[in-house]
Parts: sequence; C-alpha cells; structure tokens
Amino acid sequence: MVKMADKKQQITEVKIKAASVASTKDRILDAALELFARKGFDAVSMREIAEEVGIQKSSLYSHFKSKDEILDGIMEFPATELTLVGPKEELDTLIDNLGLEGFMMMSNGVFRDWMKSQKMEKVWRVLCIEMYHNEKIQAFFSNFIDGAISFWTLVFSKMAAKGMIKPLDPAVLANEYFGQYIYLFIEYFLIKYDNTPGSFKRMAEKSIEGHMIFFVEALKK
Amino acid sequence: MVKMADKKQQITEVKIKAASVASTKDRILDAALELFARKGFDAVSMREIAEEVGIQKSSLYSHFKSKDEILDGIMEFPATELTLVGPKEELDTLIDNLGLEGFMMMSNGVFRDWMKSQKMEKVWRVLCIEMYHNEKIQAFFSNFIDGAISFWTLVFSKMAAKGMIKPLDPAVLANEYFGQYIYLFIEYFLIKYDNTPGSFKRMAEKSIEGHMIFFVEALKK
DNA sequence: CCTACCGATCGGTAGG
DNA sequence: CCTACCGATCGGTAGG
Repeated sequence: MVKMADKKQQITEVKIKAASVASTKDRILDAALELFARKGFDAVSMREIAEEVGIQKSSLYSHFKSKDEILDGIMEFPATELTLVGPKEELDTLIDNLGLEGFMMMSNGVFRDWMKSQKMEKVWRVLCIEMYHNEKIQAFFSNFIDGAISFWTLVFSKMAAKGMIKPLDPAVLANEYFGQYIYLFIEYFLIKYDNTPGSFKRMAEKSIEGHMIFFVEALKK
Repeated sequence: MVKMADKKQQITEVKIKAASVASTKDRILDAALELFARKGFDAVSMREIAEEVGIQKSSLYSHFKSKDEILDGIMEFPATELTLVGPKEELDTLIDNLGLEGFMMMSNGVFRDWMKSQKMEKVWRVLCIEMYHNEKIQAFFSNFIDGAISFWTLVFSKMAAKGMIKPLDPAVLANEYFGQYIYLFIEYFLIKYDNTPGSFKRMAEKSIEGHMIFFVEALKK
C-alpha cells in the first residue's frame, strides 16, 4: 500500500515538473549558453556552469560526458532550426511569382524570422566566437556558407536565364549578396556585441535595408 | 692581455649577431606569432614559446612582463604598417585624375601591397582569432572598420558630388564595398585558414576582382 | 545529486 | 639567461 502511494506521488511530481520546470539537462544548456555567449567557451569553467545551475560541478557529468558535449548540445539548436526555416515551395515557382524584388524581400523576411529569438542571438554569438578553434563549429560554418553561396548562385543563374536581371556572373552576385550578411554578423557578434534584447534586430534591419535597395537596383534591367 | 683578446672576440661576435641574427626579443615575437597563428592565444603556453625560441620559460620574462605583452608586441606590427601604406596625395586630386575605375584599382593595389608579406598574413590570422576576447584587438578592429567606412563614405560622397557616379547613398556604398573585404578575411582567416605561403593572395585576387567589376558597374552612370 | 579528491597545466616569481 | 619553485585553476573521476 505504501509503495503504491509512493509511486502515485512520483508520477504526479514528474508531470508537474515536465509542465512547469525545465529539466536539469536543459537548465545546464541554458546556463552554459548564457555564459559561453558572454565570455567564450574557454573562459567558462565547469564550476561556473554548475554554480549558475545551482548544483555541484560533478553532477554536470551525470548529464554530459564532457564540457565539449555541452557545446555539442548547444549547437544542435541552430542545426534543427535551419531545417524548419526556408521556403517550402518550388524555387522556380517562387522566382516567377515574386520577381526579383519580391524574392529578395521574402528572403529577408525568412532571415529575420530565423534570427528573431534571443536564444538564437546567443547561439550565434557562441558560434562566431568559437569558429576558429572548434572543429565542429568550423565545419558548421563552412557548410553554412557553402550552402548559402550555392543556393544564391542557383537563384541568380535562374533569374539570369529567365531574363529577369542583367547578365552578370551568378557566383559573383551570390558573394555580393551573401557577403553583407557575414559582414553584419561579424560586426555585431564579434566586434560590437552587446547583450541587450533585440539589439541585433535593430542593427540588422537598418543595415540590410540599404543593402537590399542597392543590390536590387544594381541587378535590375 | 687575455682580457683584451676576450673583449675583442666579444665585440666581433656582437657585430656578427646584430648583422645576421635577430635579437632574442624579435625571436620571441616571431615564435609567438607563428604559434598564436596556428593555435590561438589561449592554446599556446609560455613554455611552448620558450621551447620554440630555445630558452627557458622564465627567460621570456626578461623581455616581456607577461604573455599579454607579447601579444601587444605583435600588434604593433599592423599598426605601424597601416600608417606607411595608403595614398599620400590629396584625395580630390586622386579622384579627379584616376576616375572611378582607376581609383578603385589603385585602392586594390594598396590593399595587395599591404597584405603581401607572410608575416602580415599571420598577424591577421591572430587578429581575427582573438578579436572577440582581447580588448585591445577588439578596439583595433573597431577603429579599423570605422576608419575604413568613414574613408569610403567620404570618397563616394565626393564622387557623387562631382557627378562621377550614380546618386546613391555614400554610406551604403561604403558598406557594400568594404563589407566584401571583411567577408574575405573571415572566410580565409577563420574558416578556411591554411598555412601555406601565398594562399591568401591567391584566394583574395580571384574574389576581389569579381567584386570590383560588379561594384564599378553598379556605380557607373 | 553529493563530498572529496586527482594529476596536469597554467602564468608568473625568487634568486642567482 | 638559468634552476627551482609557487599558488591557482582546470576538467574529470571514485564512490556513495
């Protein structure tokens, strides 16, 4: 009888926990993300993360085998987000329906949606900070850039084939268009980083608007 | 007599040393630069630097008060180089004489001269790696970017006033032009860094050429 | 999830 | 420029 009561009690607790409080694993990830974004991976110790969570350092190892594994956990976030975002329709249909200006505006909207959460800002800060000395992050960036350049090269070659833009080298156009985003990321996340909510959004909107106007104007026939 | 002979011997040695071998201080700077460029500041220990130079770790402290001071020494290099480079003539005269295309080509030449030494490549690798967590480097970058953007904004507003280019926002043009250089630096020094001599030059020349052609074409009346 | 502990390594110093 | 040493801190583990 006592056993039964205990079990019921446990189940109720588990349910409440799941509904209202993050799991310890998630709390560790959140604390680590906050600290890594502020100080960088190397400058944050396992002791600091544990303190932020409110547990002992050794308890971290019940959830993650190593410090690197915590970083891996953080990196899963943008990877899964990346697949959710992005237009679902066929590319040719989109280009035909939206035209040059409409397509560029739509892409900018996708980018803004993708970056809008504060968590995403922090993840990008960590990615930018650590891109030089963590192999997985370096690979992530390399794929990210290569993928984006391929995508935009394809878009501009389609547009050129359809006679929608001036007959310019699609690969050069991809670099011109996408490079400004990298420039924006570096300036914000590495040089003028400031932890206040929404500050990336504000800076990005001003900067990207001018870029889009110039770029569309340069491609128009 | 023996003393005199010894002294002569010493003097000769010193002269030969000064003429053919770098000072210990310079050898420390060179070794540190090489190691920092390869592994990053934090990942290199004072022991490693000493080993590379061929002296004991404690001897480093006869030349530099701390590890940070070695980094400061390395950073003096681009700072002094920056002042040597750059056109000396009056800006208006240059713009009038060279025209849009000529001015852009001259600037690209200045950039290539500036980056051509292998030492400079290594310095930039260190600067890019450490820009997030060393205050001095962050300030250097911030000034570097702000200075470049101001310069190019001035150039394009002069060109617009002279009727040499389309009447576009000079600040936007400065971002468009200069942003590609930052993109190039990030892609090379942070993501696809490869220590082989001259590899930056090769990559940069291909990438910058396309950029210049597109940019000039977009501004031409 | 805790207490208690580990070896390794760090930047830097004393004193010659 | 050297030998010898320092306290501090690190990531990680044993064992409960």
